[in-house]
Amino acid sequence: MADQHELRDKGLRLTPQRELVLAAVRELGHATPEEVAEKVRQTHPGINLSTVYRNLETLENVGLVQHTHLGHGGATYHAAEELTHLHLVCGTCGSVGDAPIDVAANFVNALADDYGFKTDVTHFAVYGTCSACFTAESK
Amino acid sequence: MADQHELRDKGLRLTPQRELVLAAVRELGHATPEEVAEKVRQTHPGINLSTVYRNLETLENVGLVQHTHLGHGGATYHAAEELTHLHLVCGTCGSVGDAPIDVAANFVNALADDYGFKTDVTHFAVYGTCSACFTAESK
DNA sequence: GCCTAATTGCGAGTCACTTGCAGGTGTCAC
DNA sequence: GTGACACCTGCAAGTGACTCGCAATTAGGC
Ligand SMILES: [Mn+2]
Ligand SMILES: [Mn+2]
Ligand SMILES: [Zn+2]
Ligand SMILES: [Zn+2]
Repeated sequence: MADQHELRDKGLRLTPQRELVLAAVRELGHATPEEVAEKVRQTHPGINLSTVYRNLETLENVGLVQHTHLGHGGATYHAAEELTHLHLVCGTCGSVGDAPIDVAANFVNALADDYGFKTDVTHFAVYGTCSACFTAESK
Repeated sequence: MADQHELRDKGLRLTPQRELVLAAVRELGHATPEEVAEKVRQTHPGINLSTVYRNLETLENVGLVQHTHLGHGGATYHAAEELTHLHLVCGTCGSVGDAPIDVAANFVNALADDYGFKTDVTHFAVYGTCSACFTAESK
């Protein structure tokens, strides 16, 4: 019969650190490795930052988490389940808004049809100017 | 009468380093700060990397250059004039393809209409899987 | 239980910038 | 022209965000 635990099912060893990293990503929604470490330290104070980085990578390799780029650097991690929205990042005020992936459906199809390119619209944020900043600047 | 030089027109001092950085960005099309520095050193060997970074920032502030993110980190710079295409980055093989901005027109309009968000499709690359890698992986 | 390979913690290292500062240089006012 | 001064540059040191090597620890199969 199957392994009874999602990590073991993926062929990974079940360590407290690994479970806690995965749990933290799920609770936080979006988080930098630093934020994940901070969260994990609430219950496991000794965890090392490099362990967090390594586990995020491992969990990403088996498809349990993914990373996204919301800003000009770094990455944020989220559970693989919630690939539900794309991010609208405002370059002026830095705000991050959400939009359903459907708004990109035409775009994604066009790239598939014209270039055979299979687009993941969630990996990079969508960059631009939010409505608030746009109305402000055109005053 | 007007200043006769684009840098002075923007209110910037005209230094050899600054001119060379701008010229390098224009010649290179897309380039990392490191690549810009390398190019500039061909005619001005002594230029310091921090001078390149500072000038790229200055030139971006006055709108003569812009930066884009093609990969998971770092930025590449290009002349502001050539906002002509978007980049299709393959997460599997790392290749960077081009596509005209028009393919995103519907997407951009949808975001504008539904969210008042003014999208710059060129700031972040479009991430996904290129046709070569996609056919390979589904073999 | 025991063995082995995977994993962790720790310290050091790297990479890509960023900053402080002292000396140099465009610009503008005379 | 010449001088004053703010702006720039080069250099060296400093950061932030990872990344790596290694010895000690531990999970999981037997
Ligand atoms: Mn950017
Ligand atoms: Mn990425
Ligand atoms: Zn905004
Ligand atoms: Zn590819």
